[in-house]
Amino acid sequence: MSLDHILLGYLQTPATGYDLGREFEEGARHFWFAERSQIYPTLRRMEKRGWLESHQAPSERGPQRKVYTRTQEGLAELRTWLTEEPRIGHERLAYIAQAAFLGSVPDLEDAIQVVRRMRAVWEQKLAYLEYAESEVLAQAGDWLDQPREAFHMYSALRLGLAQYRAKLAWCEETIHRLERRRAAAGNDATEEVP
Amino acid sequence: MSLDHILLGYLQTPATGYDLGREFEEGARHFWFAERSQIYPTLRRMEKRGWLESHQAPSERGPQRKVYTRTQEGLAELRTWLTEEPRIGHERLAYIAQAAFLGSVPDLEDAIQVVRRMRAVWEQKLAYLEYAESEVLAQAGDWLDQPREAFHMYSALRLGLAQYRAKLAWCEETIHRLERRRAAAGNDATEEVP
DNA sequence: GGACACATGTAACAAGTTACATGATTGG
DNA sequence: CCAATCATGTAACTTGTTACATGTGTCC
Repeated sequence: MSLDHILLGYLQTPATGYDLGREFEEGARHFWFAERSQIYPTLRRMEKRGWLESHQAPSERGPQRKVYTRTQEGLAELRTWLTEEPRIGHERLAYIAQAAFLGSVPDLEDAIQVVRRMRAVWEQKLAYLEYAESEVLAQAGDWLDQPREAFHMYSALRLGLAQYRAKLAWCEETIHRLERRRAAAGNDATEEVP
Repeated sequence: MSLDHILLGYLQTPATGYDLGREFEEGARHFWFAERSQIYPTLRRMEKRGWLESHQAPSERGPQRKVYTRTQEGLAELRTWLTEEPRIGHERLAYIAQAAFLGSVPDLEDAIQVVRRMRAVWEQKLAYLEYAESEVLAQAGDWLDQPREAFHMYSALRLGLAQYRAKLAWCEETIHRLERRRAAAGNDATEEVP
């Protein structure tokens, strides 16, 4: 039940389901995503469990907002989740499967194209995080002095950056090796050597 | 529907649900996981769609095996899935959320301990992949000459290695910075500076 | 005889996705 | 008036998890 705990994390300051949905559309989408149609019932369930409380509040523009506040039980639950164990489980990285089975694509050029398109996607995502980092660094001079909350948020951002950079380095290496393979195959005049 | 396509990828050679389950317990668990209770009905569904065919075969040791074979339609479906688009979507990386919200853990030492435990888990996973790599390299001298299938499998393995190494580098950096923070806080005699 | 690996499944439940319904307010 | 943004939700469906049921053959 990670979504519950991610919502608890963001509810350090009170927010509505709509606000939380925006987090997943922006920064949070780099590690998690949830539709609002999942967020709204989840918040209700969490309130029933006593992790949250809610009250109505007027909106600047639009209908009434249902603002959720984290309770002491909610904070305790979050702390348990955070410290109990590393939340490393069964990740679902379909792109690794795609890379692994690219041998089933007969034309080598098509396979290279797949990796090039992966690179394009990750370059965009990296650019987003790099922009986010530049904003953080502009606001906070020496981030070692920042409050704990900001420190760990930035730390997580750096984890994201490191991972996208590792992916991009792999893309460059892989495209290069595939192109060398293509050149070798081209010299033989045949597409594949059995 | 990634599970379907991962199964199609592994069914380059015929296999049973039990065999495929073992893949997820071993190498495949680094990018995907599925229980056999999910695999068996999925294979049935895929057979109904015409992506697979099955036949009974005796087991060396145990009851009859239901061996699935990939059809031409199955292979075509896999090729479409592989080349259509990069399978980069909404990854669910709960450990990044954990890193991001560590500011909600009041004792800095507990937060450091979380990162140390992440490091321990990823070190184990990296060791597994490094062993797998050593086996691959022992069998195949220059892997550039390997058949396409083996080439891409090894390439995916390198992607996994690169990512665990990036995670571990982040752990080292983060633990180091948190320890410096702790030292600074210790000099003040107070736990947290507001 | 008992533990273990092999082998296939079902049922109930939880989590996540897709499509849709409803309605307020603002800006062009 | 229309489109966009704000705002909350429901229903049907797919995907994934947990717990259990059943039975074979091998090794100690």
